[in-house]
Amino acid sequence: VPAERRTQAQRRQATRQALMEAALLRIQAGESFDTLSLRSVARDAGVVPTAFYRHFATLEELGLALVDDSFRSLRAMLRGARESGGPDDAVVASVENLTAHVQHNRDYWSFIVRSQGTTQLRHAIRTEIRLVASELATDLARFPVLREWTTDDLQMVSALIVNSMISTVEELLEVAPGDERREAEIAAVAKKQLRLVVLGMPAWRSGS
Amino acid sequence: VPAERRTQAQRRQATRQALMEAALLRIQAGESFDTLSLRSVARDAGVVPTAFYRHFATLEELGLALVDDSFRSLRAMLRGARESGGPDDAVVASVENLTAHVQHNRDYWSFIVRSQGTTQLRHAIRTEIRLVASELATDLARFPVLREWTTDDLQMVSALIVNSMISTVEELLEVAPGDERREAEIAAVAKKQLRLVVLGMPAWRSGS
DNA sequence: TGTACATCAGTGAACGCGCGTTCACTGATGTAC
DNA sequence: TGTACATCAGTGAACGCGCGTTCACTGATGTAC
Repeated sequence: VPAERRTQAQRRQATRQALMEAALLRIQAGESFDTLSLRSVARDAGVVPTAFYRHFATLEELGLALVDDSFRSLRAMLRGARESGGPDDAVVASVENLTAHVQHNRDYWSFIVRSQGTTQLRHAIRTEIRLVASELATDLARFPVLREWTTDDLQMVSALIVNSMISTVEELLEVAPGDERREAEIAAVAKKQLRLVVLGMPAWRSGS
Repeated sequence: VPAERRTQAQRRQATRQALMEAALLRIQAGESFDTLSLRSVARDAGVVPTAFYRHFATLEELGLALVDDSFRSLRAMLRGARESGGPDDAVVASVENLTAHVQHNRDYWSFIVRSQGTTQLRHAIRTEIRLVASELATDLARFPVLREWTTDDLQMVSALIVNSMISTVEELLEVAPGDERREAEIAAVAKKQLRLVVLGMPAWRSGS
């Protein structure tokens, strides 16, 4: 067996990899990073719990190594995606690159996006958010500029707005409760982002 | 003490509330929903662990009750926010409503946005995402349409694009791996969203 | 209003379990001569 | 090439702990007469 031929350093690296992959797999399967246990990761990697400590001091440390790996892969993809002509071609190219990358790197993306919560609860929350977006779409239909838009396009722009708002909230929550200066900055950026979206609307040919 | 005067139903409701508030508090303090323990929630609510079962069968069930409450509050806010004139006034009003609501309901928003992961890990991931946005901003500066934009505005639009992309990824990850039809739909919406943003750019007066 | 009984929110002891971490260890790989 | 010793990745037993869940219980509140 070639395994016996590998150097100590190579075997060490292989175990480290196995631990990281075991963690990714569990997360990809729907578990959250927070509920991973050192013992389960070691078990999946085919190694005794104490061996874990030869590679990482804590699970958190393994998590940070995964952040490094994930974004290294992501950056490589983005670098490649930036060889297009005008901004409009770039849009098509970048979305297609992104979806392809997600297809082939579900493990990394699962980790980035859901180092997070329970499947059931997340699902409930996403459903509510979609509902909010739908209600917004209904409301938007009343504006003159949007009167001739298709339902799909109204949904599309509502989703864009709601997702942008949620990102804004995420940023607001990182601000220390009293820091009104920073809160105002974030709100200012959020307004600009929405205004930019609104500016695009008259130029949009819905149904195209 | 008026506590002795309350009916059984009122006391029951109070305990239920205390359990839900204990969970919210822990999440607001940075804990993830997934790592909450029934015993810690009961302890914080000033009640014995077994009393929990008089109100919820599982922690998950308590979580779903929190989703209900959070979005009830959120919807009330949005209803109020929709009494403005044109879409542009609405932008300003809605952002200001949102920031005020987040300020006064940090508990609910913390729950909605971070039923999720470790503080440290989330921070590492957000930092990486910001970096990606910055790189995008640098790249965008090369396009003729954007040549006269301020750095802040380039950052603003980059953040909008990157956040939108991440929402797209979240949706892609909910699709069953083989379902190419659904993946194509999501990609199509993502492209439209980006194109809409791009359409707004020529009309944008940067620095305003 | 008074009594007898039913309901039921909250109690407290007990259980078995998987966890993170410690420790002394083993035996293969690597190094010096 | 051969030997003697050092290094070090992985082992396996043991620990104390907080957990979810069970069970029989208590005693205050509510209800029927």
